[in-house]
Amino acid sequence: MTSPQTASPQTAGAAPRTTLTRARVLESAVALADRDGLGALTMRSLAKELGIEAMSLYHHVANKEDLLDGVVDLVAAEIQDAVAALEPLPADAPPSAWKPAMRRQILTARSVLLRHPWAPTVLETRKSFSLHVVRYFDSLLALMRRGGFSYDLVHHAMHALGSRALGFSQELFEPDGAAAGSAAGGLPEAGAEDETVAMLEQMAEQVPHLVEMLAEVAHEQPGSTLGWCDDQTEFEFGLDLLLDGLDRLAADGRR
Amino acid sequence: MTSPQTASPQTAGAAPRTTLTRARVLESAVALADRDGLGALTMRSLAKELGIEAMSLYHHVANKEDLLDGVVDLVAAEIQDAVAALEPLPADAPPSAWKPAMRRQILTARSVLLRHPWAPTVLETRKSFSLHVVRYFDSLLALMRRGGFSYDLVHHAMHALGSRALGFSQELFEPDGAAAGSAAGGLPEAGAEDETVAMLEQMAEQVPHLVEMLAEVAHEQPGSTLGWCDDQTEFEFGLDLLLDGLDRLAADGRR
DNA sequence: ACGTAAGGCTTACGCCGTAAGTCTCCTCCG
DNA sequence: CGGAGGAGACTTACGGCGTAAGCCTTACGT
Repeated sequence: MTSPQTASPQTAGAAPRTTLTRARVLESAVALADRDGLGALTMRSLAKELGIEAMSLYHHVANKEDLLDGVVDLVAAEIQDAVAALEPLPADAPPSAWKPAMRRQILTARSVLLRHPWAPTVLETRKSFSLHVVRYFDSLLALMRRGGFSYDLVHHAMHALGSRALGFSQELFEPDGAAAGSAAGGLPEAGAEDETVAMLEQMAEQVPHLVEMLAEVAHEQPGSTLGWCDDQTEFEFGLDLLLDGLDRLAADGRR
Repeated sequence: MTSPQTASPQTAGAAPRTTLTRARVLESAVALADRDGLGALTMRSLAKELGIEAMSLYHHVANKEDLLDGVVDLVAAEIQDAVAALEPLPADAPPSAWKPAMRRQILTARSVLLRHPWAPTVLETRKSFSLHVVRYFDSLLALMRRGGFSYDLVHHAMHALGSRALGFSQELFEPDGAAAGSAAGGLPEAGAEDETVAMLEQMAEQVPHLVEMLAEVAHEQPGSTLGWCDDQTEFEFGLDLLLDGLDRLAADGRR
């Protein structure tokens, strides 16, 4: 793997070291977190794991946030691989096939996350989604579209499922914080959100359904550019979905 | 509020300072987190807020974890107060009244949490629930029981609602981590879990439904003392509840 | 009146992330 | 083939964190 094979005996002539790449750093970080927990993942301990000094890591990651971004992306890629290995829906499947297919994808994602129990926590703290995560979401949207969902319903559905869609049960879309913070505003504000928009548009072909949904949902709500949805409405939608379902089960019991 | 009213002029004769109590420390911590965010809540900054030195805080809280425990408890108490202010269910309400009543409680809890956006994050990291949180849960259980739920269904329901029951959308019961860790075991193991059991039994009269539910659910699952439930089963239960509900909505659209 | 302990303060330690600077090769170009 | 340049390691150091350990004052109970 070294560029030429002159392994550079160095002073003492230790192993070639394979020169260390960002990929190797991220893989080590995942392994370390898997083994010793998220708390054990520090720049110093990761460096020790790799046999280098802490500061050397900064040649491959910008800072710790970037490291965590990369680590999440790696796990998301693992999920995507697992999902891609499933049999695809046959082209002539009926609309109702969306449900078992989606169930399978979500449980597959979950099986991967069970190997990285710390990942949800990290995922939650990211400011923007990794490409792999977004693509995975897009595949779920595609399934719902085939089930005959309007984009509006798809949108509510993603909120209701929340992070369950990724195989665990924490909320990905920020719980309340940021939305509450910018609730007063409403217009562009030219901040990091614009970058998000630009990024999304740029990967339009990679995540067609997502982009289309955003376009549709965005312009039917007057005040919101990407703020982006009414958290209260979404919360109540998901809540009612659950309460209604539970009530049905309870009513069966009462009968 | 000082024991006698001799306000102790001290050396320079500043304000009486009301002597500082655990309650005042916790209230300040909540205020600080509300104002500057969770990241700004450090022992040093909290001390500065109170006009004392960091180490002095340790006379009122055991350590930072204990501080956070207390802060969560304070927020939970605020939720309980808000819920208690709602009109109680009339004694002759029909079973079906559980649903709107529960909805109201949950949305009330949410309205409190919107004032403390950092609280869910902290709540999630607690090792055990505060008394106020547990009592709030018990009140939800009580409503479901009046709706004719079996304890088994109540149990599934709490998992499915997850932290939505507290007004936000993150999972309270640990996502996967601890359960996966002790999956191999199964029997008592005489660790912190025993303390939890003892504590729960001790407050049996404060949270009757919860205790009863635990008793019932526990002995019908062979391998688990308080490990405590099959996460996979609960995950699938909640997932199916949502998928079924969504499918119903989508089918309406298709029609 | 005095012992005592509650509740402040000071100092110091070992972690953390990371800014800044240095040294040592490898690679590429003339 | 020789020297420039840069990539990628290392060293040192800083400020912030939680908190262990110890000191000093003050107020209260006896």
